[in-house]
Amino acid sequence: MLAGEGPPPADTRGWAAEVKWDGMRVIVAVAADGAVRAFARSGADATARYPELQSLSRLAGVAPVVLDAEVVALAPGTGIPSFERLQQRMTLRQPDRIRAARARIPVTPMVFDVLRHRGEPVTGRSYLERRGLLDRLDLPHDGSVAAPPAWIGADVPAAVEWTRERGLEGVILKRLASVYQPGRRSQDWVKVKFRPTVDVVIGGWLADARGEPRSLLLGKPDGEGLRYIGSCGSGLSAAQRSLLLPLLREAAAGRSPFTAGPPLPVADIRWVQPLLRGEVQYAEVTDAGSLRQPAWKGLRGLAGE
DNA sequence: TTCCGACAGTGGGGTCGCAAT
DNA sequence: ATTGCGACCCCACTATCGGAA
Repeated sequence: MLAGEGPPPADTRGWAAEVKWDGMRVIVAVAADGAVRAFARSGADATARYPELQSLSRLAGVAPVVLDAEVVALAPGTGIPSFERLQQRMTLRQPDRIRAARARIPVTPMVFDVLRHRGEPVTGRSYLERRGLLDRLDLPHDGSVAAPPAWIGADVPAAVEWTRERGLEGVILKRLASVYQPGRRSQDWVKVKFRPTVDVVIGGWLADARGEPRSLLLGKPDGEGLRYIGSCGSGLSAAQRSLLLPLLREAAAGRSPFTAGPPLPVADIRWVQPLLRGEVQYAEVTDAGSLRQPAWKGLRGLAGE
């Protein structure tokens, strides 16, 4: 089940709030013999990637049991998930490397729903009932997994503030009376994200087959130079592309305006003078200094204005 | 008739593994 | 030994189409 997106409901009675964890979604199945298997959203078997999940074999007493969870890698000392750290764990398949990496980068499965319990599907039961089932599970207490709290009803607004202040990615609001709809995106779950925006300067662009901008190379003024902070193609509608094209052509330049930053794309870049300002929304800044999940929000004028 | 949900296709950062160099 | 590229991971967003309201 996936969440829809939108403003939080005005009246949060009848709703619950949970932290939106930035990680990898997994469905975990525990069999009666204690065997634990995990599956990614694509359906791919993710069991070998996360040995931490094996501690869930202690749920064999209520097996077959199926859980919904988000695997996260917490940045040390903060309690904030770091997607970059998680990526370093995702594709480590060899057993020896898993063991080595596990010591370096622990991950925590955040269990937030129960889909099957004692072999019986419980997706048709309400969120509140399933949450009760989850709270009564005999989860390990060694820190290998966690079932983060849910705020109910009147506590929802405070939960939103608490989550925002801590720098977490957002919250998921869930209708207390809703059932679990596997594979569906439903408005019974509403995702509220706290995404920052940044003012950027366009320093170049990549053309699509028709010669219109496919993506923009973005920079941020940095001392006396322009620091490259990544490319952005998401959010460029047909209207935005045709609006940008003449401006980009007019600002065409012979060489790169960028003076610092992570590596530029290798494909043929069309440079422009750093004149056009815009606004971009993003998830976070990577260690290399690039924007993750950048989305174009529109032109904001000319540089220097 | 209009609107919504599902789907496919575009774009991003990043990692890994493999083939070509 | 180094590179380039595709396959995976996460995802945002646009455009399209068919069916429900």
